[in-house]
Amino acid sequence: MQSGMPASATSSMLAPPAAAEAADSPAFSPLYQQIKTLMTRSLQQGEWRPGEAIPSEMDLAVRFKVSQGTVRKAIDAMAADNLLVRRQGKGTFVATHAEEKIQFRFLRLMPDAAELGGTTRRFIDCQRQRAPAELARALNLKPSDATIRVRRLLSFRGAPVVLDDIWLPAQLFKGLTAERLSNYRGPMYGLFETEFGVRMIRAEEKIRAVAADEASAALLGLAAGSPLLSVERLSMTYGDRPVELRRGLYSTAAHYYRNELS
Amino acid sequence: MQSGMPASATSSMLAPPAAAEAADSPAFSPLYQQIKTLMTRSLQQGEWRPGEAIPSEMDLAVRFKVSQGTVRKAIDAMAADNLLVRRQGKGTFVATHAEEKIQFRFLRLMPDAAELGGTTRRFIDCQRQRAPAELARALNLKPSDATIRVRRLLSFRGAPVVLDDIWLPAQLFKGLTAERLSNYRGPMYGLFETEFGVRMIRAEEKIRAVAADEASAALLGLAAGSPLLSVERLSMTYGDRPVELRRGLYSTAAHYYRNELS
DNA sequence: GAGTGGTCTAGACCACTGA
DNA sequence: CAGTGGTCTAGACCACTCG
Repeated sequence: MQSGMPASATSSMLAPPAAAEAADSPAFSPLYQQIKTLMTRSLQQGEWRPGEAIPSEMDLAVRFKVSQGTVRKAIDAMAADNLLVRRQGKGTFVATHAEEKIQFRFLRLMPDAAELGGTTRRFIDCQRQRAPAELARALNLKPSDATIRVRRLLSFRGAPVVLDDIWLPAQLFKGLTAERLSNYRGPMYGLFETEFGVRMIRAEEKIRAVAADEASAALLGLAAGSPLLSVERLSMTYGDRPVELRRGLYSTAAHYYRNELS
Repeated sequence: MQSGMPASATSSMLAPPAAAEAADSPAFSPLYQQIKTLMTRSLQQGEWRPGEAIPSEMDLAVRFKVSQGTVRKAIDAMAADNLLVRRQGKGTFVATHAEEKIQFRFLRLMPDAAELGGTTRRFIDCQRQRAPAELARALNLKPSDATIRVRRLLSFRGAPVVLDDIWLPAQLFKGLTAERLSNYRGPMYGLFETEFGVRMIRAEEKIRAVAADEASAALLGLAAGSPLLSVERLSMTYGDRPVELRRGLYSTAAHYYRNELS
């Protein structure tokens, strides 16, 4: 990270940015990109913990031996990825799910009318089980690996709206029980972060319309066969490593899934 | 936009950035933000047209009497908004729907398996009608204003998958007919752009699960009552002005709506 | 080789926060 | 007030595209 030869520091300290490139590709990586990689590693290794402030731009510039502007560009990129949060006059902080005002960063369901009551969660089930083949593939597990399956019901204003089935690698979530889930105040991903050190960065959802089966309909207080939104979510932690598969059934009688296109 | 007093150019040439602020708010707006507003106006007024290159950063810096870095920051922001597209070594271009390789910028439906055949469109209907109250509200029209209603069916590999109902303000789309829609090659928003000068910038979607009614089911080749994705889209042009309301019914038997969370 | 966007630096000053 | 992030400048050099 020596200055003086600014843009020519080509992958000296850095693995090629993404998928292995063709052999003839120079794989040029700008300095700020390398800084970003190093800083992401600091996040991943817990040097800076969720909610805490990271060192100031000046300090980081000294540490990495680059100009403040270059650090700034790295931080900008990480803030755009929702890894960091900048607050003018205060500092730059590690993003966290634990203190999010809006628990709706990942749950995109909105009420048709203004909501009055609050959210209640009921954990129906929390079991260990071997990973079925399809699940093992999605989470990059061996078929012999154990998983934890959580089933829960979310209600708004007392009315059940979301039925979630959640699968987690048991190895990462040792000791997760329905009781711990119930006792925790705040979003589930906040618990994952503080108790298990697993931070969700990004997720992909596949959305379909399905007919409610008997059991799901009963839990959601609907007639069997009612149309439901099926939301299959694969959540990734650092390095795009998948660590959660979730299948939600959303009742969209009084709510809708909100999405923004641009 | 005088240099020498860089960050103190407080709303001298610029209306307050968003909703009118409380009277005591200074409404400070940085230079690059003002440049962005001016450049957006140039886009809106057609000085730079979709697909064309805009002037180089240096030229713009001279024109606006700021440094290249400030212009760069304005362009960066506009590229993040998908208004412009940067191409290293070539220039910066006005984004366009007309030449998009991926027609799937706004249609987020993906096939479960690799798709073999192509997309076919069938325009079922294209009629003028008065705006119903709810529609008038959504599109900011007077109840007496005329609208055009287009109904079309999208098929992949010959199988019908998407049934769209599209409402447009007649005033903006004078002379739009089913025939013109049918004859146009490429995405619908490309036609809107080249033929009517209406560019879609952004959209909001509300997604629900519904049961297919008789008519929709017949068109989609499904049994009445089959679960369908209902996707209600409000599309905005420059200045966040709503100019299209669309309601799509998606058959999700062999496709899913893809979304990315971060 | 000329022209474009992309990166990096160094230094100045501004806006915001909190002690 | 000191310390933080935010803006702006000026200048250098690099990577890419195309004639």
